[in-house]
Amino acid sequence: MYVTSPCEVRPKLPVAPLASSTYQATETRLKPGAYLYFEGDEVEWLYQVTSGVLRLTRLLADGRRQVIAFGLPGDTVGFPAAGLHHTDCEALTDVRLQPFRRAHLENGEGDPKLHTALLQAALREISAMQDHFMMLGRKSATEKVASFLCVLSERVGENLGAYRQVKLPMSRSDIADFLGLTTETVSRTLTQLRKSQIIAIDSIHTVIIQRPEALLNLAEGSSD
Amino acid sequence: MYVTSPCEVRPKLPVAPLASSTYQATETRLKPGAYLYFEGDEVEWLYQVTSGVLRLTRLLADGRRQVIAFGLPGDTVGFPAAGLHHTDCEALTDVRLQPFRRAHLENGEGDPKLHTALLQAALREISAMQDHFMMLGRKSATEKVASFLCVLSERVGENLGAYRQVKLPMSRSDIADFLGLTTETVSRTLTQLRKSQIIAIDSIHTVIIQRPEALLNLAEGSSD
DNA sequence: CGAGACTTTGACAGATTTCAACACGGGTGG
DNA sequence: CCACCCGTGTTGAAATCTGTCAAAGTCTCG
Repeated sequence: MYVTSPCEVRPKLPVAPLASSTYQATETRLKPGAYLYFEGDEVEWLYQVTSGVLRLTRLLADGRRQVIAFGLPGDTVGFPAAGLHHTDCEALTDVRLQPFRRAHLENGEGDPKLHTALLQAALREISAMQDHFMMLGRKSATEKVASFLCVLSERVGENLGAYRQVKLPMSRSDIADFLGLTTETVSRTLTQLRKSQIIAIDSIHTVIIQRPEALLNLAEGSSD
Repeated sequence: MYVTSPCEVRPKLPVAPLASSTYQATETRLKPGAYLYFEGDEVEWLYQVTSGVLRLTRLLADGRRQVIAFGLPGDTVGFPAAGLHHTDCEALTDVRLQPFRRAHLENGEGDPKLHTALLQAALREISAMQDHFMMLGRKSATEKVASFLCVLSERVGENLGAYRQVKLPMSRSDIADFLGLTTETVSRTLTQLRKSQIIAIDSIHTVIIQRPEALLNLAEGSSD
């Protein structure tokens, strides 16, 4: 998951499997805190998230960290570059995954449908990452946090009466490292959204969106 | 071109054509200021840059701009998402391009070698963009500008006696919009590098790197 | 040569980070 | 069962970096 412009949120599809399960290996499961792979590992499998949330991170020599992406249901993770993984990947919740052999992406032999589906997933990834550049490079802290909540709401939010409830399985510092902020700024921004009655913070890891249109406005930078 | 960690600069290859010219359409040429495609255009061709520099940009509704990437010799641009271009692409210099039909990427029929080469280019793109996230999200202005110069030096620098000369065909605001800064900050940072004798500014569009190791240190955040 | 765009520089403002203290909450062990 | 503890999150104050606004300088192109 990347932070893409809310305006181009695509129609919500049910999590579309890349291919019928006939051809695939059996489902993989992970417990919270378990790593799926590490940076530098040889890529043998790609994975489509069936349920749960993954966190993809990359480290700088001096310890600075960037959360590259969160893997939400429907996302595909593990694209190789030069045959290797270029991020660490950890489960934040119980996660179910559908593995696909790397070979299905890199040489379509055997299953052209699956090959195409994986390729299209890679191309979607490129486009989504381009959106995310815009966010990292040009948005304010408030816009970033609001955008983040909007995307999460779209992707994994649940209706709760008139409102929408979003679970945040990641820590504040995960969010900060994803958005290019500090934990303090993320915390302050959430507080501010709460005080504006745009969201309510039900528990540390549960946010209720009370005024989605206001949140969307903030995400798009319509001033205050 | 993205700003990738200097430490993982790969061995310098001569600009490798993706495939022998036998199969391809003839070379395309662009003049400075000419657009190769616009956001929203249907993708018919991908292009590998043979010589010159392209600029890929995306606009936010309120006019804020992000330069997504610069297309340097060897780079491949124009990857489709849902069949469409997701950036504008303009030539900054005289540019020569090798076009490849989109179909060669999306269904390898006809030329499996080329299909694989384009796919690998897309996968490299994903990895390089992940590096760029780190840069946008976690680096200071000085680190960004220094990293930018390092990568340009690697990719398109020329030896000039003991030093290395880098042409900057893009404007300061292009650099700013690429790095997530303002033109003023880019300008100030370059001035500061000049005053530290790390670079010399030969002309607005030509920088001479006098102390590459110092520049690399700055890029990696070794304090000062 | 002149006009306009781009770049540089300066002063100032403001957003975000930094540093520090405190609050909260879940888990453990007594 | 309760108290304690430690990691995580929140809040505050000060510092700093970068952005903003304004003006002067420079280059390019007609």
